[in-house]
Amino acid sequence: MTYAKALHCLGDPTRRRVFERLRAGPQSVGVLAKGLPVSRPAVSQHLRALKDAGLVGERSEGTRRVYYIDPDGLGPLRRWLDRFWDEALEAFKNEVEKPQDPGRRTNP
Amino acid sequence: MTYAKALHCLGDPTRRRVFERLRAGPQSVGVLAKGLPVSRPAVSQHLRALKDAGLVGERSEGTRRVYYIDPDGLGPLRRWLDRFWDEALEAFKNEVEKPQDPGRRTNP
DNA sequence: ACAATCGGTAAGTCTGTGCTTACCGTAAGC
DNA sequence: GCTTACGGTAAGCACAGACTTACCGATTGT
Repeated sequence: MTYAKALHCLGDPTRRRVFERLRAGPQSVGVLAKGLPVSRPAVSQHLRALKDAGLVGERSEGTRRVYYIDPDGLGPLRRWLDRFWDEALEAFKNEVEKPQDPGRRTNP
Repeated sequence: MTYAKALHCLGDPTRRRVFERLRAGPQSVGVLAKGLPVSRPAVSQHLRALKDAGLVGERSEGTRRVYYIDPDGLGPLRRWLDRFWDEALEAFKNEVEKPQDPGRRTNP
């Protein structure tokens, strides 16, 4: 069920930008916020959400906090997507392969 | 950029339930709504959003409209995720492989 | 033609939440 | 010990958007 949190998190544009920015490598909150059109507290709150979703990790370096992408964080979402993809394709294939179900009534 | 729409769409729990329900196969709006805790117009609106995001398709069967999962709809999201996954892993690896950058100053 | 079903749309409400300012704790440098 | 930088948290505001009811058009069957 943890993929739901990930989806909800990445659904927000700003939060997604924060996340994508971290792709370049670990960064502190201040640096992160300076490159975004929102205030530092906003970024801080987004980072908290991302952390709750397991998408990012955090470590202290002196007075600053460095956030980084958790390499396992996207795992659940990826697996969900893959399973969904497969099942949807199969359902789609089945749908095409039974063009005329004998018992079916379109317009009785 | 179309992955953004998909993420935003699937970020909403109800919309995700609608989408997941379609995984079983094409269904009409009424049937779809009967299995959910929200009204039919709500489902209709969610379906519209899903359609705008390219996640579902729609066809008319007499007076009812049957919605189905667009097998290509998740493509962009999947590709984005895969690329992201790879880049994040690489960045993570690079980070581990340079434990002591000579020019780096942690505490000057 | 009429009645009934299905479903999209409009209008309005209300909760969730993204953002800001202000404040405070903590760690580092003088 | 004092000052400064960094960043998390609280309180409050404002807007997006999820949901409902009411209405209407379209299609089907008698």
